[in-house]
Amino acid sequence: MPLEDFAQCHSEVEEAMRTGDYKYDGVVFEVTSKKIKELMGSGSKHHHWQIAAKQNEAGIETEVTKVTFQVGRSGVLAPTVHFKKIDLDGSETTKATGHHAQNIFDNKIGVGAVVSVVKAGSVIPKIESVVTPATLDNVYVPTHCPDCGHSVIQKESNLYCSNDDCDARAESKIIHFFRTIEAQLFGRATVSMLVEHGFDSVEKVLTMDAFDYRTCGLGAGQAANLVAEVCRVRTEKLYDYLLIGALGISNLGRSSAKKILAVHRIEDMPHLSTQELLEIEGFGQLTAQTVSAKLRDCELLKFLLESTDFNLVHTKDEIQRQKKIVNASTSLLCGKYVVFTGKCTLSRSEMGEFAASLGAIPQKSITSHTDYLVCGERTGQTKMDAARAKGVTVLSETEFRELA
DNA sequence: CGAGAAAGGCTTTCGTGAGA
DNA sequence: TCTCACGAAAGCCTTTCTCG
Repeated sequence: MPLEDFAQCHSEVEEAMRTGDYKYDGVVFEVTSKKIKELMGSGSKHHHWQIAAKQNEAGIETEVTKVTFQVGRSGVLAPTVHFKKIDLDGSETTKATGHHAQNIFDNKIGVGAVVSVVKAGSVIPKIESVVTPATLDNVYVPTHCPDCGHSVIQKESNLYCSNDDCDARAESKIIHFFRTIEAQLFGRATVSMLVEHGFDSVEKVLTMDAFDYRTCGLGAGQAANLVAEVCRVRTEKLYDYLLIGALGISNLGRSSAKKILAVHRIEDMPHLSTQELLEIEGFGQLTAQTVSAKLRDCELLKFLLESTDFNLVHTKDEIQRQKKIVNASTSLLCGKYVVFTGKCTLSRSEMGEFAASLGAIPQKSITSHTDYLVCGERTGQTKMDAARAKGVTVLSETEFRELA
C-alpha cells in the first residue's frame, strides 16, 4: 500500500471496528513484502515489520480493598493492588499490579482509594488512574519483608528484602530456573512445599529422589512425575544459553546469554572478564562489569558445570551448523516457525528434530511468530483455534513433508 | 555529549487443560 | 471435582545504542 493511503485505510478500519458485528481491540499493520520483512527483522519481543494500533475500553472505577507485597527472585517487593470485583471486558477482575512501592506511595494507593481500571490489550488489568487517593493512614508500605520478616532496603523506586536466604526469593529462583530450562511441573505450589521442607536451592532440588519428594508431602504419582521430569531435562538436548539464562543473574536473560555463548563456551563463563563482555554487541560498561562479577561468584553455575550431566547443545557450534544447513538447504521450511499437534508418524521431538534439520524452527505452542501448524491424527481443537485466530497456515503431515 | 529510541528483563492477570 | 501449571500479552524500568 502506498504510504499516502495509510491514514485513509486506518480510519476505514476504525469505522469498521466501531460499527462491525465483532469486538475488536485494535488492528495490526504489517509489511507484506517478504524481502522488506527480512530486512527489517525481529527483536526478542516484536517483529519490526509489524505495528499495532490498539484502543482500550473506557476505565471502570472501583474501590481498593488492600495492597499486598510479593517477594521476587531479585528480592524486590512487588505490590499487588486488590480491589472490589469488577466486570472488565467480559471477565471478573479483582487485582492489578502496583508496579513498585514508590508508585503506591506517590499515588496514595491504599484501602478506600478509588481507582480506574482498564484492560491493556484486552488482557492485562491495569490501573489507569487514581480517581480518589487514600488517606495517608491507609497507604501501606512495608518496613519488613512479608515473607521472612527481615528489614527492607529502598533502592530508587523499589523496596528489597535484605535477607539473601529469604524463602520467597528461593522459591522464585527455583521456579525461574526450571521454567527457563523448559522443565514442566515446577510451579509455585509445588516449589513452595519443597522449600518449606529444606530443599531451598536449585542444587538441592536437582539431586532430589522420589523419597525426598514424598517427605515434602507430595503423592507417589507426583513424586514419580517430578523425578521423571528432572531426568528428561537432563537427558534431552538443552541449549547452553537456556541454562545460563536460568541462573537468574540480573541483566543476563536468555537473549544476552545467547550473545555471549555465540562467541564463548559455557565452560569459560566463570572466567569471562569485563573486557571480553564489552567486546560483545549489546553489553555496555555497567552490564559487563556486574555480569562478569556475578558469573565469577555464581555457586550454581559452578555446581552445574562440575556436578551435573545436562545434554548441552553449544550455541557456538549450533550457529556454525545452522549456517551450513541454511547455505545447503533448498527446503521451503527453512527459517519457518513450525508447531506440531496431534499424533504424527514420528514422536513430537523427532518431528521437531526433522524440521530443524531442514532449517525450520520448531515451537511448542502457537505464537505470533508461527508460520505453520502441522496436524497429525486426533488434533487438539485449542491449537486449531489458535492457528485460525493468528492466521497460521495449517498443514497435514503429508503437506508438511511435501514442503520439506 | 545529550536526548530519544530500542531492547531486554521482569512482573502481572486470566482462561484453559491436564492430572491427581 | 479440584488444584496446579502454563501460555499469551502488555507495561514499567534500566541499560545500551544511535544520531545530530
